[in-house]
Amino acid sequence: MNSPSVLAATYRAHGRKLTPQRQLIFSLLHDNTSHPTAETLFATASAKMPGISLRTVYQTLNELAEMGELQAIDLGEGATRFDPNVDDHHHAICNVCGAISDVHVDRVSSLRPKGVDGFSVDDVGVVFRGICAACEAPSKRSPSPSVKKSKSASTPTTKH
Amino acid sequence: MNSPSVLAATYRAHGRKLTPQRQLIFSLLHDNTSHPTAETLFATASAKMPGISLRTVYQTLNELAEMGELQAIDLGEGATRFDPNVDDHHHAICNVCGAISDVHVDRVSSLRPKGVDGFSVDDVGVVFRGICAACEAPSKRSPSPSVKKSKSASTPTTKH
DNA sequence: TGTTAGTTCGCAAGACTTGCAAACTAGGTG
DNA sequence: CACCTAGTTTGCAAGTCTTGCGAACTAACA
Repeated sequence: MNSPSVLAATYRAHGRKLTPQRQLIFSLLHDNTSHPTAETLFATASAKMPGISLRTVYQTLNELAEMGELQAIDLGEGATRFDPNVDDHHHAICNVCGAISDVHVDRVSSLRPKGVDGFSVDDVGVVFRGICAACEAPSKRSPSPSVKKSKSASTPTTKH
Repeated sequence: MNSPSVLAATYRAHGRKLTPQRQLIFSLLHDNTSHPTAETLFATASAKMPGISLRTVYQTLNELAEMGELQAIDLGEGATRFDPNVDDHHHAICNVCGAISDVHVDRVSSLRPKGVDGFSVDDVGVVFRGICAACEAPSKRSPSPSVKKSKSASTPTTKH
């Protein structure tokens, strides 16, 4: 995702206004690698701007996604997650803590779907599921509730 | 997914009863490659057994998924889709008609996530998005509504 | 045939999003 | 700098998908 200042220009170029709410959301997303949900972002935004509406957060996220500044990803856990990283990348999800990490994968473009004739591929997405280093280590930090299709799961924290 | 008769045995082995509703659902899923949603399956089931409850369809699908006889897949279009094919495979989704096809992909197991240290991979999923052969051909069949995050999208039909 | 643990069913409720209409404001104008 | 207006923000209602719950029902076994 572009920097807040660039986004400001982009917004104006699109005939959109630069409101304090939007600016706040831009800044909260910048360099954010936690793959937040709208709700999570709303919580953070509320702390800095009491009164901001969840509706506005949803709206702004959708706008950004529409403009290609943000990637909306749905891992089937109920809520959509937003990723400011729009570079070509994939995801690794920890089955224990639910953390989602951006990862790069080699040779993805050479993968071909076998079993469908004449399917022209536009995009390929790879998702790794497993256990992250932090949860692998049988020591510190409670392995919080196993991540399931459970709605309202614990807020995943992208650890390194 | 196993055949209805095998499932019957599996159910009994799990201390579960073999009801007509379950048997119907088993048969509707057998060799079904349309990746139906619970709602879609409910519609089909209702035709053969008026009165069957959507609640029961959901319940049975969840049981089957729990027992590993069925794979629940969520492509972020609102409803979960169920895939009786539990072999190692991936999916190709048409951006035009929404059809989901099972596909095989070579060398998937050799893919490695770069950017996360110590992440132990349990499972790798690949999703291809593009245009299927039928929609590619600029001729027959209406390219129905472009598939978006739209809830209640047209019922995808896996064409060949 | 009787018993009972496991099921079905319908409805209410919960989670996540979006539609809507009224009140508000960023940004350009004179 | 006050004024205007198209674009925004908000809160709430509503919509979609799925699950919890309790009452009525039934498969499976003695």
